[in-house]
Amino acid sequence: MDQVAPAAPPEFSARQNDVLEVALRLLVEGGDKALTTAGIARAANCSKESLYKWFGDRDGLLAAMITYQSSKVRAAAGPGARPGREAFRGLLVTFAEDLLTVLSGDVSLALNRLAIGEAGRTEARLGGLVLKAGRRPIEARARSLLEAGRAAGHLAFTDTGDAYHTLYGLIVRDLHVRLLLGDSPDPAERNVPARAATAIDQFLRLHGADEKNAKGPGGDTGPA
Amino acid sequence: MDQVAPAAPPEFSARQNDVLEVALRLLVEGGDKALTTAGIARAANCSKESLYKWFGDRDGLLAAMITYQSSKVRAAAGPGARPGREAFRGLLVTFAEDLLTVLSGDVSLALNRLAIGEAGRTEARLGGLVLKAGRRPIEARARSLLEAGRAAGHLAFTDTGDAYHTLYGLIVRDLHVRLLLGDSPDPAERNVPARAATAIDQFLRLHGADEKNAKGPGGDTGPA
DNA sequence: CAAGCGGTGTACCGTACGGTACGGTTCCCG
DNA sequence: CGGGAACCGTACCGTACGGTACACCGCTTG
Repeated sequence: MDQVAPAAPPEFSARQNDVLEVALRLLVEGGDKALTTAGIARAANCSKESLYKWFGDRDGLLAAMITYQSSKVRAAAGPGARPGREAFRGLLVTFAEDLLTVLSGDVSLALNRLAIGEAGRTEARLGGLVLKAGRRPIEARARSLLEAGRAAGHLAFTDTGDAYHTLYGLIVRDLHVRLLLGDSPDPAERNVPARAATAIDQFLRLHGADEKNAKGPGGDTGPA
Repeated sequence: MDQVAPAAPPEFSARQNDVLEVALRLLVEGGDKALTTAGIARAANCSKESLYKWFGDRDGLLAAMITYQSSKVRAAAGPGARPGREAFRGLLVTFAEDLLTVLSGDVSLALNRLAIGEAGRTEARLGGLVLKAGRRPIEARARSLLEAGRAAGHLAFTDTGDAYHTLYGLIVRDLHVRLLLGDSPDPAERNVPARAATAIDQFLRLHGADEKNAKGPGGDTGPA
């Protein structure tokens, strides 16, 4: 199923990167309706023929935009050594801040809107691409962070994926969907550091292993 | 007739409801690309002229679909009297199950995809309509539920909206966005009752007022 | 210098959609 | 019974988009 591009490195030339940048700008400014091949060619001073030569078709161009953007937002690496408790909490807060910042970004929102709008139709691969190129790296970073925290004795959980989803929910809540729908959240919700700190506090109250929580997190119901 | 809409009563005739039903089916089956006026007219055995007479233009039709669908999913009313602790927990679990069920529904996903895809363009009102007609009633139900729980001494929180957002995040996590992107969650995440129960357990560990949590929830950082 | 390659700009084609107009039919109401 | 309103089915129009073809240009390279 994923034999589409098994070993094709999605590396683009500088010229193509420029074109992708222009396309992203157009998408952010005008939505998917403004993202026409003619419009991109005009704004990027290139020919439509070059667009099709480079990216195949419109969907290939869209996919290239996603991979290009996600390559720019490569998540920072995980922790090297075993951090202390406060340092580990700081790592979690940093992750939360990064997550909120990325998800609130104009380009991220525009690309997610594009992929979501395209999903639901038969054979829409943009959604899967966003999932794979955009979200999986973030999840991988969080998972390694969580497991490092558990190994260092700061966290208690059984299923890493479950803990990650809980962390994600506490950080993001319904903010992402509301932003995708065009809502303008109140200023308190825009305060990324405060929101991140609160979310991590809550997460540590659920899965922290330091204080009295050591008895058992109780966060898992094993339905199988 | 049972609920008096503030400004414009979005009441449609039975025939128009049938048309909206067909349109929703087309949208669910084929995505927004399959939702053409000609297609709706053909599938609903009506004329395009009637569509425009009834709904104005395509956007009016889309808006009618949203209000029609949300009117069908009117959230159940809140609790009447002061429930006991276990009964209140049951109310929370029921709310969580309803929320997960609604958000995972085909029609809800399709309409959210439509509105999200349309958002980002200048003057896109569908997103705001989904927010208003679809999410606000759910939030209102949750808020009244939360405040009833606090009044009954089962919950401790200062800001209702904040508590609601935490509850929402614990219940929904990133499931909604993943579904919107076309992801197929693993079967464990499809187990609505188990997920709801876990989420409510976690929420009560953060905001429950019964046991040792009575000392202080600590869930609020007041930045201002 | 000449050949060739990659790229630009533009013109072009087919298609598909939103929206409108029109003839024919049904059904209600006076 | 007759008039008219609502509506269906379809044909039609303008537009705009994806995708292709082509002529021209500049730069590299032998």
